[in-house]
Amino acid sequence: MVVYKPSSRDRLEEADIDRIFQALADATRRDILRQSMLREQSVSELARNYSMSFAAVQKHVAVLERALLVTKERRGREQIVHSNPAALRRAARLLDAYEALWRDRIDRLGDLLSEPGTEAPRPDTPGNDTRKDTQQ
Amino acid sequence: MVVYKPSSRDRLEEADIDRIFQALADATRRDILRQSMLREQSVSELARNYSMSFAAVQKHVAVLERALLVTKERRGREQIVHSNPAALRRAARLLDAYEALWRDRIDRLGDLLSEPGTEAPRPDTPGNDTRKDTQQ
DNA sequence: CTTATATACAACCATTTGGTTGTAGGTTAG
DNA sequence: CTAACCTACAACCAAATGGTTGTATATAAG
Repeated sequence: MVVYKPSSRDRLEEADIDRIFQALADATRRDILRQSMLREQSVSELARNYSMSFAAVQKHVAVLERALLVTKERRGREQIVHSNPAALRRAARLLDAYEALWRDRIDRLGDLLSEPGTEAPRPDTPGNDTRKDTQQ
Repeated sequence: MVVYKPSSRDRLEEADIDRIFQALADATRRDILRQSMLREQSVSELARNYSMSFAAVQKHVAVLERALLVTKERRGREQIVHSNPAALRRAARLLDAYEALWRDRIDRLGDLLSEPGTEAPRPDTPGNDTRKDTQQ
C-alpha cells in the first residue's frame, strides 16, 4: 500500500536514472555517444555527421553530459567529447535488475506449479494468478 | 562524412529503441513496470499506488505498452497489465553493445600503448571510420 | 434495476524538448 | 593584424510530455 515513497537519497538517484534514459531516448544522441566511444572528437567534428545545426548537436551533447554519459574537455579552441562508460554500465545493470526481478517471479510460479494437484491455470486463489507469460 | 544514414529497416528499429528508453525515462513508469513484474495487476490496482489521477497512470501504462514493455489483457471489466521482459532484455543488450564498443576502443588503445615508443594517446590517424557498428 | 467500479477518451494546460537563427567571444591560421 | 573557426548562449517556435478534469460506456455487485 505504501509503494513509491523513495527515500530522499533515492529520489536523487531516480532523477539520475531519468536523465540517463532520457538521454538515450533519441537516436541522434545514441549515435553521438557511439561516435565518441569510437573516437574522441570535438563537438563541431561530431556535428558534421548530422544534418542539423551545430547548436542542435551542441544541445544534444549537453543532454548526454547532464546524464553523465559523456564529459567535455577543453583543448585549445575546441571542446573534446569523451564518453563515460560508467554511467552506461549503471543503466545496463539496472535493466538486468529488472530482468532478475521478473525471473524471480517466474521461479516462484515454478514453485507453485511444481506443487502436486495445482493444475488450474486460473484459480480464484487470493494468492493471485498462475500465468506463465512466456511471450516473445 | 556519411554516418547516421540508417537503413529503412534500422530506422524502424531506432524508433523502437527511442520508445523503450523514453518509456524508461520516468520514475513512475519504471515503478509501474516493476510492480507489474512482481505481480500482474489491473490498471486501477496499479493506480492506487500513486498520488496522481487514474487517467495519468493509464497514460503511463499506455507509454509502456507502446514501447512493448507491457501488454494489457482484458479480464472482465478490468485490464490486466503484464510485463514483457523481452523488450527489456533487448534494451539491456543494447547497452551491453555500447559498452563492448568502448571496450574495443580501449583494447585498441592498449595495443597502441604496448607498441614501444608510441605514447601519444591522441593519434590523428586519418584512416578513420573504424566503425564496428555492433549496435543492438 | 440500480449503483458502484474499471476503463476509455477528449479537451485543456504548463512545461519540456528538439530544432532554428542570431550574436558574441575566444583561439588558431595566414 | 585579420580572417576563419569553435564554442557559448539567448530568443524564438512547434510539437511532445505529463498532468488535470469531465464525460461516456461496459461490467459487476447488491
